[in-house]
Amino acid sequence: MNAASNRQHFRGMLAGQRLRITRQREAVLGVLAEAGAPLTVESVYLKLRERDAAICLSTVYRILATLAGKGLVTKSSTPADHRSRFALTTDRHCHHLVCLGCDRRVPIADCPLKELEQALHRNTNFAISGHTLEIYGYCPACQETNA
Amino acid sequence: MNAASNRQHFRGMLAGQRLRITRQREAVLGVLAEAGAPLTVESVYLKLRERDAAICLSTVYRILATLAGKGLVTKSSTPADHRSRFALTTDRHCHHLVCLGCDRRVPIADCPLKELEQALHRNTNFAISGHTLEIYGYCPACQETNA
DNA sequence: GTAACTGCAAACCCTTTGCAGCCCC
DNA sequence: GGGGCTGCAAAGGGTTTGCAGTTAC
Repeated sequence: MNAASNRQHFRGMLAGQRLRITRQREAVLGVLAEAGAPLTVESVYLKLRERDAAICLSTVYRILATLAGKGLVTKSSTPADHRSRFALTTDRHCHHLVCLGCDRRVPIADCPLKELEQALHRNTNFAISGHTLEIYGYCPACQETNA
Repeated sequence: MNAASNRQHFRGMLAGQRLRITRQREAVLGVLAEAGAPLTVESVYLKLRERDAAICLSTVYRILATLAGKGLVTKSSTPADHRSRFALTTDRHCHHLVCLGCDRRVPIADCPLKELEQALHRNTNFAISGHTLEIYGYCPACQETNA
């Protein structure tokens, strides 16, 4: 997808949720689209500053909270790191294998929890709305470094 | 287990890790033992105050950090809540079904991830050190309240 | 024009830390 | 007695908020 069509896509996403199209919101969506993986609020902010986008950190927070509320981005949090991370919401539900050394993230193809959730609903009558799953460890490169 | 034997047990846990036995540490262990589920630092602190135990919040933080370092308690963090929680370390590895309405936590018997972790290790050569899994939704009572 | 949005700075919550005094060993 | 532990208060990091000015519609 090129820059121009990306931009059209972002505008459609915002308009579809009755959100105003602002330079800042487009820029945040652009950074998340390029990243592909969940980013901390601070790194979104820093990437924007690198590309000379004038924006305030609290605005990044507000934009991400708004977009998360509309479901356009998804918030996640890592153990061993108290900062929130955000990524564009994808249709595909997916988890990550996270390296505790270098923060590299490898997507995991399947979600093994659908059956478990159905069983839990039957057993407990909870209305299950979601789950978090993250597997962490050290990638081959970081294992060598720390050895 | 009655109060006296609990107390003996706590002393053994502390001494076994070469930690000094203090009134505050015994009290923190007592609160966690009664709770059974992971507690926030603040709720540990409040429960101690309720029972007239003179203790400072930062001491609770320090005690829990120390005990977690020795493996006597286990730290966990919930999505949708940036606060850490602590529970007595149990032999049994276990996850929870959490109610987003009232914070009630129901333990889930099995961990469905052992096989997945082994497969991931084979495929990626990551040294896998752990995972987080939490399933959330609304318990029957909260479903009625919000209906 | 007007409501939504942004920038700025201050406030907020959770957590950590420096230091002086206390208490377990 | 001495070092580990605690209380207190202040600082730290991430996040939220009040308000005035700006901008999209």
